[in-house]
Amino acid sequence: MTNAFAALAEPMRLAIVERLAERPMSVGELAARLPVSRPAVSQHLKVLKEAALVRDRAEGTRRIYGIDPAGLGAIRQWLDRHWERALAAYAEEVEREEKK
Amino acid sequence: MTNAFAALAEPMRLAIVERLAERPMSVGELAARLPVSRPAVSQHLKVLKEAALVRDRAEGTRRIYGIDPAGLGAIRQWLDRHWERALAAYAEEVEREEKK
DNA sequence: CTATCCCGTAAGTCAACGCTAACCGTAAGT
DNA sequence: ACTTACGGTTAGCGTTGACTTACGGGATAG
Repeated sequence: MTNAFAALAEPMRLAIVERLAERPMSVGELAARLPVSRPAVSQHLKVLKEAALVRDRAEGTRRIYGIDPAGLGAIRQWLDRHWERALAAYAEEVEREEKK
Repeated sequence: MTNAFAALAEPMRLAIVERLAERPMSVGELAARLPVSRPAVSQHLKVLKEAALVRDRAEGTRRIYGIDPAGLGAIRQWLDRHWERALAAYAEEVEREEKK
């Protein structure tokens, strides 16, 4: 679970994910649209792939990367699992505060 | 946005958030239930507070920490904003793959 | 007013991370 | 076969971040 958050914690990787959410792209195309070198993008994609946030497909010499629903789905599940409880605990806090 | 992800990227901070999602706690109580020193917990709480993931309330000499809905809400909004587009792009990928 | 909790902060150390530069492998085109 | 294009990998550097120990400050009890 922390892998997914750690992957999105890097601004560059978050930018990559947001680009790929629009449409799949090759590594070179991503590097061209971002202020980093191509190897850097490749390394980031490796991390994102290990976190199941992106998928890659071979197309000739190029590799097309796209979003893998598994990663974002895991985050969504984690959120759903803690959202209700957190809101309930927060409501009690507010109520206790207004009792002052 | 990256602040929230970076905050949850640390396993210890994720554990703290999950504990606080159950019920608000003091710093010492958190440190007692986690395998780290109390100053470490305090530092983590500072990061979580800057990411709007926790709130703190003074109660005598103790400070009670609880979940701040703002942080988790921001993550949820980010997810909702990219989830649909990502799924659409993913569906096109799968369709293209089955055309082989 | 003194003593005791409880917590935040500063200093220092050690590991992890992101970036660039250079190299190697693979797939098309001539 | 040679060249070009595209991408993954490694080594090295610089920086960031997490942890412990030690210290300082505010609130409560006696």
